[in-house]
Amino acid sequence: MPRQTFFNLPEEKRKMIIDTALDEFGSRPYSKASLSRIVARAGIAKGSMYQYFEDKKDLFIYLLELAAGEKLAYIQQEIDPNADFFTACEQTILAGTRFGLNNPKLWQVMANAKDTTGEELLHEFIVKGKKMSRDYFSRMIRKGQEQGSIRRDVDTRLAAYMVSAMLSQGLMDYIMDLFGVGTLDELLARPELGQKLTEKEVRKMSSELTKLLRNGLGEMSS
Amino acid sequence: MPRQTFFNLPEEKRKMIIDTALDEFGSRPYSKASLSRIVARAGIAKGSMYQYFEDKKDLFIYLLELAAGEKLAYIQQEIDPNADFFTACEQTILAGTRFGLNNPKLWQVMANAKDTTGEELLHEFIVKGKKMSRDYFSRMIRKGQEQGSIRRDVDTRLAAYMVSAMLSQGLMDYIMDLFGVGTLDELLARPELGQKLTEKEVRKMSSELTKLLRNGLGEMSS
DNA sequence: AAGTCATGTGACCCCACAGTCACATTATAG
DNA sequence: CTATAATGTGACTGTGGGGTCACATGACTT
Repeated sequence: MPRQTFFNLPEEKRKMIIDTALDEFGSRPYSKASLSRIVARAGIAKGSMYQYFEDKKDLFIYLLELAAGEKLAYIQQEIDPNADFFTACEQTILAGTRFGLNNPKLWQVMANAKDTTGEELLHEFIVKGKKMSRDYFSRMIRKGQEQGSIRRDVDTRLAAYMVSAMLSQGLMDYIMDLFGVGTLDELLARPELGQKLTEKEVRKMSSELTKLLRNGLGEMSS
Repeated sequence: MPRQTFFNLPEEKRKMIIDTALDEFGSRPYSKASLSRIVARAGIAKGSMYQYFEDKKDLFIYLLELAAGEKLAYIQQEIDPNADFFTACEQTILAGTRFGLNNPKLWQVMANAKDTTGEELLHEFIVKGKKMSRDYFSRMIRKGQEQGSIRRDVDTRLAAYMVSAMLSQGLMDYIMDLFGVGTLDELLARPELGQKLTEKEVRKMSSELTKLLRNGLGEMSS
C-alpha cells in the first residue's frame, strides 16, 4: 500500500506521478520497467518515490488495483443486474471494450500484467485477480443454468475458463488486429485510432461474440 | 540462428545445454532469465555460450522454434487430416494436452513467451507465431464452413481469435487449476503430478471442450 | 523567532547482468 | 612433431537497476 504521504500530495502532482508510472509499466514488462526512468520523466527525486511507495512492487500493485477498480466500476454501471446471462455478457463485452478504448493506459498496464513469473507476491496478486474474474463468470453461468438460458450439462468450471480467456486475451488480440497494430503501445501512440472503431462496429462485435457464446452455451434441441 | 559450432557439439553436451536453458527461460520471464545462471548451472564458460549463440535473444528464439517444431510435429502425427473440423479440434486439444504434459519444460517455455514487450525482434517473432496458429484455425474454420459443419454466418476472423485464445490461454489455465497449482513451475517441480491426469480425464476434457466449441460454431436449426 | 515535524533530494551503494577479449587448450593436418 | 585452425575459458567491462541515507527545504506550531 502507498504511504500516507502519497495521498497527502496535491492531486495534480499525484495524478502526474500515476500517469508517468502507467506509461512506464504499460510499455515494458514488470521486470524491465524502471523506477529511475519514472522519476526522471516525472521530474521528482528517487527518494521521494520511496516516500510514497514501499518499493517497485507496491507501486505496480497500486496501479493494477486502480485500473481494475475503475474498470469494474465502469462495467457495473453499464450492465443491468437483472438481465439474463447473454445480455449481461454482451453488455460486459461492450462496456469492457469501450473502457479499454477510452483508457488505453489503464488497459495497457492490465494487459502487461501477464508475465511476472518469479516475483512471488506479485504473481499471487495477479492469480487472485484472474480468479476473481473467473468466479464472476462462474456465478453468472450457474445463474444462467438456473434460469434456463444455459444448458445444464455444460461444465461450469471449464466454461468459466473459456469465457474468461475469450473476453480477456481473445478479445484484446482481436481488437489490436482490427487496428492493425501488434502492440498496445502503437495504439496509444496514435490516439486518433481510438476513434476509428465506431460505436456501431463495437456493437456489432459484441453481438457477434455473444452469438458465438450463446450457441455454445445456450439451451437447444441438441 | 545458433552458430555452426553449436551443432558440432557432441549431442549429449548440446542436449544438456538446451535442457539447462529451457529450465531458465521456463521459470523466469525473458528479461529476468540470466545467461550467467545458465552457464553456471551447465558448468560451461560464458565465452563458450557466445560461441554457440549470437546473444540472449538468439538462444531464446532457438528454444522457441525447437519447442514449436516438436509440438507441431507431435500434433500433426496425431490428427487425421481428413477428419471434419470438430474431430480435428478434439484431436488437436487431446494431442496438445498430452504433448504439454509429457514435455513440461517445452510447454513452460512457450507459455512464458507472452510478455517480451520492448524487445523489438523478439516481439515480432512471437506475434508471428501467434498469427500462424490463428491462420491455421482460420483455414480449418473456413474448410468447416465449406463442408457444412460450421455455420456460414460466423465471423471467421473473430472465431479464429476465440478458438486460439481458448486452446492456448484458456486450456492451460484450466489444466493448471486441475492440478491445483498457480504456475507451471510447480507442476514441473512435482513430476508425479503429470500422471495424475489420467488418459480418461484428458479425453473427457477434450470432448467437453469440443462440445462447447461445436455448439458455438455448428450448423443448427437456431 | 525558534523549534519541530513532514517532505523533498540526489549522490551513493551494491549488485546482477549481457557481452568481450586475450589467452589456454585441444583437435586437425602436413 | 610442428603448425594451424577450432574451440574453450573466466576475469573483466560497462551499464543500469533497486533501494538507502544524510542532509536540505519547507510548513506549521507556540
